Amino acid sequence: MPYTFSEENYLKAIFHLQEKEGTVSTNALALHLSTRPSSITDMMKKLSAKNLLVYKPYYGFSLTSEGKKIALTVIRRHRLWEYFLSEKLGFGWDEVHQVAEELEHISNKKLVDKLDAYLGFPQFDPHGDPIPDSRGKFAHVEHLPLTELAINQQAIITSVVNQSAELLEALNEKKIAIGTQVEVKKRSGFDLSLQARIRNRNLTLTEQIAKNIYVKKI
Amino acid sequence: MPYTFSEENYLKAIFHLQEKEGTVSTNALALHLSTRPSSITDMMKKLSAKNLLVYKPYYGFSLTSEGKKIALTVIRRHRLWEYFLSEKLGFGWDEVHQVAEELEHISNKKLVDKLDAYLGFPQFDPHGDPIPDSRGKFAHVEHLPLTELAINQQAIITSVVNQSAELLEALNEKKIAIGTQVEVKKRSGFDLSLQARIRNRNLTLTEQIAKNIYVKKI
DNA sequence: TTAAAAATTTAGACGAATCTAAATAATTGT
DNA sequence: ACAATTATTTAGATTCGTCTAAATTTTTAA
Repeated sequence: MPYTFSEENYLKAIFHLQEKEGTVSTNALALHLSTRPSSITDMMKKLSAKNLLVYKPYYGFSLTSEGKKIALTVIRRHRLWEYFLSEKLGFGWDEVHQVAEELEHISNKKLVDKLDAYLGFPQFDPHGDPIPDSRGKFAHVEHLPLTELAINQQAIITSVVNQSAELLEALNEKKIAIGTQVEVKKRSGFDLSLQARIRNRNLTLTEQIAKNIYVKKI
Repeated sequence: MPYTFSEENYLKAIFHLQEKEGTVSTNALALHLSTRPSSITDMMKKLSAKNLLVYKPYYGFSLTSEGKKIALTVIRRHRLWEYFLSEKLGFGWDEVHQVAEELEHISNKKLVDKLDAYLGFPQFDPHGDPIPDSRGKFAHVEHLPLTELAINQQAIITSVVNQSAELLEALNEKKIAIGTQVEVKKRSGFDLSLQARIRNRNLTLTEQIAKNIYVKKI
């Protein structure tokens, strides 16, 4: 019942990749975790022996429901701490991810649930990602990448799906945050960059930036 | 510059034993840390190689100023988190120690300093122990064990120097807390237990309990 | 359809932190 | 002062998580 930091990190990473890419390969996971593929194989054996994932050599792996459950509790802790850091301690949204990477491994359930209550049971972390509740359930917001928003359609930014400090700083500079209203005025056929109207000003957003921004039509 | 959880735990334990007993032996440290003496020897070699303590085989060891500095930052983190858990999350004082044992190893300095500011730079943790500031300095309260308080001398409880949940629960039952006013009415010559007047009621305190309670005369 | 490339796994090693059992040093009591 | 006891250290092993290099399997492309 107690899992190591490493095990938790692997489970969390697999969960995220499974969500985003649908499938999880040894190489992709190694890249994501900055380890070597052979380390992945080693850990897959360990986790499958513990029935946290199903692993067939050369054929990939996928979390069992127990594995998913653990991944979700780690993600819950991570996002609750991010919210705490941002809301209570005044950290910037570009800083919280890094610190939460450490805090997320403190597994005391009472701590996490009391923190949740103290924060007022927040539903979303500072990047707009949903925070699972103590049963692992979380709010689902239908949202689409800014790259797919129709021209002249009003929308608000619901989340940014990339925790890199570089991206978040770039967005800070442009005064783009969760909840900011946005409208796409034009999309370039050449480089896929787009002209957006934000806070009554016209901005150019490169495709690389836009595809990390998710919005909800209003 | 980054120390492992283990290294931090050893340094902290040595610091505490050095304070309390003056001297630190391999066996005492092993007992304190619930490890085997041979593990202590191993770690002493490692820490002295890093210049965190001076170690001479068979002659004991003592922290260098760098070792003390690190121990104090760990203690600072521990007590700040204890204060947070008690003050903000509503944990009982008999529960905070355990949880803080995990939180204390998160070493991000900005986190700790922001937490400190958020809490209003508290000077004492829930057990009355002083919290070192970011430079390692802490308030010093002259206090004495309740076992040495003069008869009929009014005093207030300043700290409890034993984090065991059992002791703290016993004190909870008797409604004894930091800040509680106390007066010793009688001391038994037979078992060293004492009759104390607390909150206008007479209580019997065993020597085992009394020696863990520190007070300040008023 | 098969040879080259890419992905994955295996084999063997290493550092960290611990342990047990044996050896050695220090202390104590007579 | 020295034998017995106690404290400490050494030797050697184990588990965890990682690595490199080599082997193997799968995929791809000519």
